[in-house]
Amino acid sequence: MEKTFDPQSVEGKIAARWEEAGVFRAGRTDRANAPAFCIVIPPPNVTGTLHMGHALNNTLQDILCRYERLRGRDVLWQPGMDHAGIATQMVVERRLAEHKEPDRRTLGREKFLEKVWAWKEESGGAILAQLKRLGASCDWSRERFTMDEGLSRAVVKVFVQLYKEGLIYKDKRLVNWHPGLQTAISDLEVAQVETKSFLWYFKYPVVDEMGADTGTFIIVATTRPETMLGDAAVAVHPDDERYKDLQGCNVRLPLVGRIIPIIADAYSDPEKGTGAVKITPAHDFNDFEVGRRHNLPQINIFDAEAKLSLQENEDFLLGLDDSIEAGIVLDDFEGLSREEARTRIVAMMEERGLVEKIEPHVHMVPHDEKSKSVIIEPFLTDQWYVDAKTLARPALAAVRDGRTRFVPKNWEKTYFDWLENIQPWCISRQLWWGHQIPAWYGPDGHVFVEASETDAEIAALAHYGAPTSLIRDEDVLDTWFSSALWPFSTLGWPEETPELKRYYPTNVLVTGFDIIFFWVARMMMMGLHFLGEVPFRDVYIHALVRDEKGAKMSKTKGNVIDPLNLVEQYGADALRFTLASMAAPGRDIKLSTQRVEGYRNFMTKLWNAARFAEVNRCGLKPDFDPHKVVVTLNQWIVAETAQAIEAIGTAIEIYRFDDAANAAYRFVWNVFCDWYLELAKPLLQTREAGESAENFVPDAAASEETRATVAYVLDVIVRLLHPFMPFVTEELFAQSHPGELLAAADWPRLLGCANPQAQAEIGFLVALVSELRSVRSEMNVPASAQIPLVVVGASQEHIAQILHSEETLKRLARVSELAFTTEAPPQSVQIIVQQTTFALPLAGVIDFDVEKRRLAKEISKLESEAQKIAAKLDNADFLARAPEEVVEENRERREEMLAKKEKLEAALRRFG
RNA sequence: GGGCGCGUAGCUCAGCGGUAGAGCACUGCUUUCACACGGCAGGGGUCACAGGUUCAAACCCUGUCGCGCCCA
Repeated sequence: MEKTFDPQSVEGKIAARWEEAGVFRAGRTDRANAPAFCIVIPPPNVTGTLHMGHALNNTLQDILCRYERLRGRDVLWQPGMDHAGIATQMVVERRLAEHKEPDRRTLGREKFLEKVWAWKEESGGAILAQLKRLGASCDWSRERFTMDEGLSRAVVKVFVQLYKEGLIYKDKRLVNWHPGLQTAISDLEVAQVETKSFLWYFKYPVVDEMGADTGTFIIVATTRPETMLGDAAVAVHPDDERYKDLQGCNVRLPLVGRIIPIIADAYSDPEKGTGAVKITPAHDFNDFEVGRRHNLPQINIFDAEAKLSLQENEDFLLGLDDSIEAGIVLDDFEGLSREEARTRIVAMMEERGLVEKIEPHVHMVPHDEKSKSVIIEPFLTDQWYVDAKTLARPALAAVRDGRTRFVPKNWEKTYFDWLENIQPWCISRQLWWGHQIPAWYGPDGHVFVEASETDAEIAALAHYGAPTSLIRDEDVLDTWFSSALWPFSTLGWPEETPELKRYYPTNVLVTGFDIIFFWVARMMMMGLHFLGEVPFRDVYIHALVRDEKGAKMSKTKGNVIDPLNLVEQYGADALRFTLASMAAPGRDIKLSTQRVEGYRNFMTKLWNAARFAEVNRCGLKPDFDPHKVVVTLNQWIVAETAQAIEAIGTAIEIYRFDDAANAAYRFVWNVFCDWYLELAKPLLQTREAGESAENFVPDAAASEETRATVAYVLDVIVRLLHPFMPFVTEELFAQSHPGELLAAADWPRLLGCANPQAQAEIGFLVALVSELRSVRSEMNVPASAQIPLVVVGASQEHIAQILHSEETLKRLARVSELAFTTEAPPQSVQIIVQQTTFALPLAGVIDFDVEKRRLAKEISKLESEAQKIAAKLDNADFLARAPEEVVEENRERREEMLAKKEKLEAALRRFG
């Protein structure tokens, strides 16, 4: 074996072996009767590349899947991607521009979609290859894409059914409009960005019933002067005494000339601005509601690019007289951007003396979530909506009554809050890439929602009584509409497939909290509605991987660490282990490469333990029974191994990946390597030619058993670590099981191996060696010096144990010879281990003043500890109220400390 | 403004009623035949602060300060 494991050269080969053997395939015939375990991957974007969040997310899923596969379950980890409507369309449009090809509109819909598919085949889905490099054990043969035929069928069926159930409808409402892309976007794709701006105070002239100026003004404060062209009212709070008299009066909207009312509505906040606020129902979500309450007109002053559009704008022109001002506005403002319009309007208002004041003001402005550069415009359009409120009810109930469980539990609060306040879900997008809405319109605008054009024509025939030509709705559906079906559409729904039957509901969805709204809630709604059953039993919410300041990693911020760089540098196993060990619930991960390096070292440690086993010819024995080992050391490690198996398995099952990883780490390094292998060395050692046989060659049976035990425990370790470090463990497994694959092997089982006696004996030995090393170091005994050890007045048990491990003790503590007495030799350094005194006769070697100081320090430490305990034990309340075992424990500790202290004091006295 | 969470060793973080922990970094010793990506030993903490509950608080409660995230 090489001195270190080289991930670079091995990972690819191992991945290929997994792939060839098809070990990740669900539905293995030998597991037909095994319980199923299923996870659907949260589908990454087809445009996406692997970032740290994916690395964490998929590492955790892979740990679960590999663990359950080893445990014998029939595992389906369903991979795939979503089509990312907006992102993909943008990518392809950008590429067309870069290659100086005709743009989308010139190409036309059909040709453009061909380009998108071509792009998808060629460069889409890079992320899946990257997941494979991480070792993700998905069933790659079942890869799905939201635009696949089957999944598209599911989308159509869901749309049609929800429409017929009245849960999908068309409505004219305000949406978040992206003027650049000219499409509606979800409110989840809008980021409110704090922006420094101004509050403009405009004077609106109050008019009488005849429309003549009264000479008074009402002053409104606004953050968006340009929308005043679409004002439909001025609102004041009903209880606001300042404006009591003006309620019900009208004002003449400056520049436009429209007569609009002063209305009373509690939306107006008397504390803000002047307490009077202009109402623009077509360009503000709150104003929209106010407008509905007061039956105000909705005057949309922008076009799809958010440029002023007033000429031929019926809503705007309605009721306007031919005032000169309106004429200027109509002609000069046409086509102005929002920013230009703002400047012009403020200037015109100032010219007319209608600006009271302008104050600096910080407020939130809606931006597009991805680029954070485009300002989103609330825009009045016809769109398709899902009645999310109705679908949310069962989704809420399912979590409330525990059919689906959040881990950690507190995330359910986020889920509840969102679903309880859910708004109608706008699902139509003015894009071409996506599932085109299955709705057809007749000449009179009557809509037919059917699964196919033929069905729509049949419906039209019935409706009109004659064949009628129909036009299909051009819009496509929100990508999340299809992602919401993912847990069952990928399993073949709407067909009643065996997979659907076997794997739905899935066991767990693993995702980040930022996705609770996007996926979890919507998958819950759709799963419950269409299958009558939750899509997953557990929702494990993991941390976000952040940068060192705790900010989200993002491309625009440039603070991303590329996981693949780390994979190249340290290996996929090291990265995976790092992420797992840091996946503690409730805290975000701040990743440091040092940590990854540390786990790379761990991998090397494991590798070298295996190398040690190889050098010492520790081969697996087929008939080896860990329950039957007779050497104490072996009994001990078997007991420890059983504990480790238990601890790691349990931790994975309760999603404590950090505990599982850390338990494995400690067991391998601090138990197996640091102690077991070191203690086993004398037992493994064979006599070199010419070397004295005396005391040195262990008996052959013990040696044989130890070899077998080393091999056995190492084999267990490799299995235990496999979910975390699949590559290095697979490579090590290949050495002991040629031709087999660890990924398809079994999780270790080891029960009934507790051995208190062996654990006590090895515990004593470990404590003794540690103490001896410690005192040697403190006394500056040269590391290479072999010194005699005198055991003073030990119990029969301790004497037996010491003799039992004599060689080991000599080796690990560098002891030259052992002696047993009842009296400590003069001029010796003394330590107390489990009530037995050990003396190192070091006269002439060490400085006794140092020893005296050491003893004094130790004594005073014991004294203060003992005092603390004494204070407790002297407290009547403590004795009366603390549990008996706690009291007893403290008594014992005090006794031990006092006894030890006495012995040390005796040792100190001997130095005079 | 509402919600969630965090302040524990120089750094990154576990622990969440009963003897303060890990990894990394640091210091000393160590190239002894698995591993220097190693071994051995060691230093380092009024567990943010102030009250309270309790026989007992890093841990539970209240408040304060600081920090982060989500939603408005």
